[in-house]
Amino acid sequence: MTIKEVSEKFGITQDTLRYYEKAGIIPEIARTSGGARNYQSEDLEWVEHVVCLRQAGMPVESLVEYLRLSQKGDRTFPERLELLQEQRERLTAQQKKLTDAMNRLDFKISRYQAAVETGRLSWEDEKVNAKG
Amino acid sequence: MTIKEVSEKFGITQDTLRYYEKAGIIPEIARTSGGARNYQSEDLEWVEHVVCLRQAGMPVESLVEYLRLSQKGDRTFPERLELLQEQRERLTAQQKKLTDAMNRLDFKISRYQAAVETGRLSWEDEKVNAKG
DNA sequence: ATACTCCATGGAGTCCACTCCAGGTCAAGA
DNA sequence: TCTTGACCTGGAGTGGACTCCATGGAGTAT
Repeated sequence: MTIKEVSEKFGITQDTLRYYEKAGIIPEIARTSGGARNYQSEDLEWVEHVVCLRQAGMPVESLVEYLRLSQKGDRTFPERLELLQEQRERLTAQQKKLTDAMNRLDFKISRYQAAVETGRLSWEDEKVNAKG
Repeated sequence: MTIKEVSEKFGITQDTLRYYEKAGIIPEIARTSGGARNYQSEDLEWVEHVVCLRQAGMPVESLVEYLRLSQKGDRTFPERLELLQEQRERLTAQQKKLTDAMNRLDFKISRYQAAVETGRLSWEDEKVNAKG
């Protein structure tokens, strides 16, 4: 598969694909006789993985070690497992922040909805007067 | 409340607080006679809000308009409501990416756990051979 | 042979969100 | 009065993650 096809398949630019490779979060891609990258299905799995985790906000740096360990062979299973569990914890933490923020927005939204309907904000009578 | 106290209360630096003010996502803070910032409880509500949303990954730019509208008075309720709903949708989208990534990690983790226990990866026999 | 498109590389540039710094003011305490 | 510590400003610097660019090679169609 060409770099163009892969970039379209995953909705990222060719530059980003080359950057991921140089950064070491996807493997070095085999080349055609002419020197063009020729992605194998195994490579696509890696691309899918990093795109997925990057979109969730996982730092590039956190993904480097995983590729490195994977290429060091089977004896790195325990380390890889630990790494994945660490990454999962990061995401769990992020998820909490996300739901906190959503709860905050929901609360404000519900008040604004009432305000827009009744023409006045429900907390205008309150002592605490932090507008917004 | 001094900038130091506020920074400690919310776990962000004083520089960040000044930056947020200059960026226009918290209001301009009143000063003491000597020129030092003197945060009021209303300001603290704003700080709490932006810290919460920033931690969830909401871009600074997306927060600017909300303060601006809030300072333009009550007739901006509908616009503010719309803005909050937009922000909520952003977070919902981000939440999906997060759960996608977590599912992916969970799947890999469960396979690695089995692998570490049994000494071999469960997908070694499979045709698809994307290691990792 | 020429044109066209795709791809390669190294390196510079961009954007975001801080973060740091120099140089100065201000208030309180020894 | 002198020192100390917190605070101020404007502006430069940083780190992460791309993104863009100039230049040049390869493959295909006319």
